[in-house]
This record gives sequence, structure tokens and C-alpha cells, in this order.
Amino acid sequence: MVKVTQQDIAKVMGVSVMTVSNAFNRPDQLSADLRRRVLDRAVKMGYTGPDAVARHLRSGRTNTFAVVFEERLSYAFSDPFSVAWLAAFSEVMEARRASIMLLSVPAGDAEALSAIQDAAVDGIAGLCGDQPAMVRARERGLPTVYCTMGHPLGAEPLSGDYVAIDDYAAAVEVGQHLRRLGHTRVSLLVETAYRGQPALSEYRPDELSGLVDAYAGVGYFDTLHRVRGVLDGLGDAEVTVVVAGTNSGASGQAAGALVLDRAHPPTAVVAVSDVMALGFMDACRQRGLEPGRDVSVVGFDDLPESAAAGLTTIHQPVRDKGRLAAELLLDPERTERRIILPHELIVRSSTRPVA
Amino acid sequence: MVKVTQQDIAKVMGVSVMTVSNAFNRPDQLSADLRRRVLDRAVKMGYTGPDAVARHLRSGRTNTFAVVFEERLSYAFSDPFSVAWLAAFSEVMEARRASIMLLSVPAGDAEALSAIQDAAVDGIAGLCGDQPAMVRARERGLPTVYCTMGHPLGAEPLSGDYVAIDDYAAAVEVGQHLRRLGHTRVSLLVETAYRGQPALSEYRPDELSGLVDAYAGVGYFDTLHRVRGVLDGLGDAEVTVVVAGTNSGASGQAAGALVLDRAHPPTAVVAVSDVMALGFMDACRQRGLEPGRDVSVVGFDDLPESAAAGLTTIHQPVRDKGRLAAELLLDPERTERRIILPHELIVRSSTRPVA
DNA sequence: CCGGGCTTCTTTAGCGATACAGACGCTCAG
DNA sequence: CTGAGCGTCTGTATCGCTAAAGAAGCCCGG
Repeated sequence: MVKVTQQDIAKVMGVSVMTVSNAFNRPDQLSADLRRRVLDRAVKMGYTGPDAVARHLRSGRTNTFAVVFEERLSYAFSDPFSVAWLAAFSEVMEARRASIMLLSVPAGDAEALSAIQDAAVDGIAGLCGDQPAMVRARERGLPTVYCTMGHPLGAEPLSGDYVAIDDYAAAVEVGQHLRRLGHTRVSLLVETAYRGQPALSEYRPDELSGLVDAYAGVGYFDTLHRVRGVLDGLGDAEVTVVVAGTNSGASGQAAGALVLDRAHPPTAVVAVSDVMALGFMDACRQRGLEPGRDVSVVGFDDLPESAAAGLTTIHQPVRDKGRLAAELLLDPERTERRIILPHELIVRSSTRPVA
Repeated sequence: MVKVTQQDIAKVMGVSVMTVSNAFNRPDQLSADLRRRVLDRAVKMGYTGPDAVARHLRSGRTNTFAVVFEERLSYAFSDPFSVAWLAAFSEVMEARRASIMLLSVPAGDAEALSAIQDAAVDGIAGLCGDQPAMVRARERGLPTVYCTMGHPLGAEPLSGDYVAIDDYAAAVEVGQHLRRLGHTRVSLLVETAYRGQPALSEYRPDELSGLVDAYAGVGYFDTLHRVRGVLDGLGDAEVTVVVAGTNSGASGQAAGALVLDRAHPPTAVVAVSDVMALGFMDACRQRGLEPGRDVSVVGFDDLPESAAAGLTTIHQPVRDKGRLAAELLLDPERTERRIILPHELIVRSSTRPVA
């Protein structure tokens, strides 16, 4: 069974290919009668409708937009923040009848970058910063939108659009909040930058340069901004940065095992995401420690479950991020293309004055 | 800034287009020296690499596979069962360097069906039964895989591949289990078949024909099999079918409000999914009723959270479903193309003998 | 009866890439 | 000295569709 094309129909009917094409796409360009006959014949011949790929080539557009993740896709589906972002993103895309392609380009996997090259899409969005996949996409001439503010080191001239919150300012607020409560021994939990990065290692602020490069390299600008902000907000407090593991509850728990069992545990812990913070709170309770009373905990994101858990956190408008990212991709004409959304420090029971 | 093509490079360098193409794709077809010069020149001219769409047209393959949902995508991301399936599906696709496209074709939305026509993909998978989108995809000549056994009414000759469990057999086990425990007044909670279907309406078994058509029409074969199986397994028990709402915890709660507050509430409730069953259990507790003791509850799927909740349910291998669906799409040669996976009735504390 | 304007259909010219079938020069066995 | 065989490179023909411009017939006012 060979593929039937518009050409075949045209030949059989003795009309031009263009007429067949018009029968499908521009009814006003031919008589209703001929159109009907063409369509009937098409069905009879087993024609399955205009080929999507050929049409895309001809029109130069695919009406498909990619979302790129730096992790395996299964992670993206398991992270509540990603899911909420995706949901908002997809709602806008669906409303505009655009399709969504999911791409996974793990940090450091050079070969996977070719997925960006091979993707037949009109634009690419990402939840993180200006990661390598984004850069590559722009080299290909594709519009990109990422969801973290520009380069934290000011090292590279910024390109590409983004929708973000001011993570640095938010993190400063977190640091100051803890400082005001009297916390002077604080641990800061961050996720790993790439698959295989040694986890559960701890750094003092003066040892961070290697880490900073790693995070900048993969586009985790939000993490960098948050680390810097918390450090600045805490002033002269004694801070350690703990690379806990992937961005998950389990990593937060593991970090708890690392810092809670020592002789002088931190009086407060900041995690760069709520999932980690919630995991850390579990670790506390497993040790009979009450978050807030025995150790203060702060997160970032303000997931729905964070309210129930009483977690102090930075609220950020996830859905707006997803929605606006989609809108920026869909409307190249839109002029405001670097959007900073408001954030808010939500103080709950997980932070209290140091005893 | 106009688009640079292989042709431009060829013209400038005085070589054939084919040589340029070979420089990118078949290094063995030209001398290393010339290849280098071509690639260098390409970079210099701002060529961004072979165009994905043109390549897809020429090769006849896109290496992209679609997953189609009958709901808005935001639902797909919120349903734990969908997410688990997607995760497994995507792992296989990622390993084979194939891309995933997400399509949403809400039941009844004829216009959205055109998304199937316009998708530049090599195959389509769906979590439900042989819904209209699947049929359309096969009309287009695309391989399809769905995840529910064949047509429950035996009305239509089956086409298309599937990976499923024997929902009917599983449901019979559920019915018999309850029957053995002495339950003779049972409500069966089902999700709505389409957006806008009146929710929280209740039917007796002899009133189901309209419902059955609705579910068959949108490909919810699993629901139909489960309803029939539970009815058959329960024998002469007094059963009502409650259309609770979308497949969500909220619907389960709402159904609870409907059936628990009456003079003679059911002694057991079966929901066609764990999310609904868990929601129903919440409704019980809100009324001071203890699932298991005061009313037995059974679900389908065996989500991770169901174990913690003590919910009796049918375990099904979600991940295998997702994995095999992907493998069927990727390997057209594979001979076994209608796969029935094992299920298991997991009895927990939510079902007990009737008092 | 002429010519402008409308409808309806056709022709031409690609979109950007790759498969395929050579063609050219060179080496080397016979 | 010849011709088979190899490594390189070229020309052409698509892949399936559609934008744009052109041509044929028709209607109509002047």
C-alpha cells in the first residue's frame, strides 16, 4: 500500500494539484461542486489529508513549540513546580492550537544537544536559565524564552527573552528575615548541577567558586542568584552551602541526615526549592525535631503543599511564568520581552526566633 | 537577515549542494580537508545546520511520537496515573533519542481532531482506549497504541495495537471480593465521559445504555469493562452507578456527599480510579466514617499513595504499560502487538466484612 | 460589441534537504 | 598498456505541498 498524494488525485481527476490543495485549504478558491468531487475522490483513493511535514516545509512554520528540560523527562513530571509551569504553558498553547514538544537535554550530554538541531519547532522554552540548549536554539535562529533572570556573573552579554522573578532580591529577603530572627548558623541546601556531581558535600562561602562555575555553565541562574542573595542577606552569619542531590524531597532528607546529627547543627536551613525544604522538614521530624521550634526552615516556590506544611517560603507566580513564556513564544511582536514578576516572602510557622 | 541554506554555501564555495550535505551527515563521503573547509565556511556564513523539517520531508520520518490526551494537558500532568505512565513512556523514547509531542484532543471537540492531522509524527499513543483521535490517526496511516483492551461492546472490529490489563476480569474480582464480604448495597463511581456531561447523577444497572454509548464513543473502554465486571462480580447485589465528575479527588468527595448522607448509604463503594477512591475516603472521614469499618472502599490503579491510605485496589503495571506502548511504536516489526499485562487485587484495610 | 472585473482553475517556482546514479581521476594487478 | 576498483565529488530528481501570478471563461455596464 503506497502513499497517495495530492498529485495522484489531480492526475486521476484531470485537474491541477493546486486545485486539490485548494479543496482542502481554501474552499473559496474553487466551486463547491468541484470541491466536493475532489474530496470524495480523495476519500475513495485513500488519501489521508495534506501531509504535515510537507506543509511545514512549504509554510516555514510548524506551529509547534518545544519545552526543554535539563533532566530526564520523568523528573519534569515528578516536580510539582515543573508540572504547574507546564500546565500553565500548555493552556496557552492549547488555546492557540499550537502543539508542544518535550525535549530532554541533560546538562553535559553534548550528544543530546543534537535534539535541539533536529526539533521541528518554531520556538523553545525552558524552566531554567540560559542553559546550553537555549544558546544552541538561538544559534539555530529560534526564539527562546527561559524562566530565570539574566546571567548572574554578568559574564556574558544577555540574549534571549525571559520571564522570571528577581531571585537575588527574594533571597536577600530570606537572609534578612532569618538574621532578624537571630539565626547565625545557617545551612543552604542546593540541588546538583549535573548528573554525577558529588552530592552531600558541604562548602564554606569562600570555597564556592568551582560550584558557581558549574551552576552558571548549565544555566541554573536561579540557584546562583538565590545563594548569593541568602549570603548577602545573612550578612556575617556562619553559612555553609550543602549540595544535597537532585531537586527532590529525598535530597532534602539526605541533607537533614548530614547537618542535623552533628554537635552544632544549624539553627536555620534554607533550601533553594520547597520540595527540598519539605524533605528536610521530614528529616527533622524523624529526629524528633520540630521545624520552627528546633530549627527554622525556608524554601522557595510556595507549592500548594507548602502552606499545609507551614513552610516559610518565597512565593513566586509559577502559572504566570508558564503563561507568559508561552505568550512570548507565540507573539514575536510583543515588545516587553524580559519580564520580572513580583515575588513575596510568605512567613509561616517554620521560621521562628532562635531559641 | 535571510536564511542561509546548503545551496548558498555550495554556490559560494563552488561545490555541489550534495557535498555540503555530506559534510554534515556523511563524513566518509568526502575528504577530511574539504569537509573542514565546508564546515568552517558554513559557520562563517551563519548557516545553522540542516533544517529539521526539510530533512523530515526528504526522509519520510520525524522520529517524533505523539501522546494524545482526551483532556486538557493540565489534567494529564495532575493525574498521578498519567504522570507515571508518561514517565515510563518518555524514558524509552529518550533512550532511543526520539522526541515526544503532547496533543490534547478533548472528547467531542471535532475541531481539535485536526491536531492529529497536523502533527508531524511517526506514531501516536494514548492512555485510554481506541478514542476518535486514535481512529483518525490510523486513517492517516500512523501506527497507534492505546492502553485499554479492545472494544467492550464487540461492536467494532478491532484495529490498532494496545497494552492493557484485563479490566473486566479485574473488576469481576473486585465485585466478588465485596460480595464475599457480604456487601449487597454498592455504589460504583465513574468519571465523566466528556466535558459538560451532567455530574453527580445516579443510575441503576438497567438505565446504563445511554452511558455505555457515551463511554464507548470516547474510548473509555477501561471504565466500561470495569463497570460491567463489578456488576457481574457482585451478582444480585443492589448497585448504583454514580457519574461523579472528572477523574479527580474532588469528584470522589462530591460523590461521597451524594451517597453518604442518605438514609441507607451503600455499604461499599467502588471507584474506577484510586484518585476518586481516595477523594471518597476523605469524604468519609469528614463525616466521621472510617473507611473499612463503616463503609468499604475499592479503587483501581494502586497509586503509591493508596498503600499509605490502606486502600484496597487493583494493582496494574503502569510503568510497563508506558514502556511497552513506547516500544510498540518504536518497533513496528515486533510481532506481539496486543499485550495483556497481569493485574492483582490488593486487599487492604479499606474493605472489611459488612457489619 | 468592447473591455474591465469577477470567478475558477492552471502554471510556474520553489520550500531545504538527501537518494541515487553517475563521472572523474588515480592506483595497481595482470 | 589496459581496465577494474576505489575514493571523491557532481547533477538531477524527488519528498508533498502551496504562494503567487497568470489564463480562460463569463457577466455586465457603457
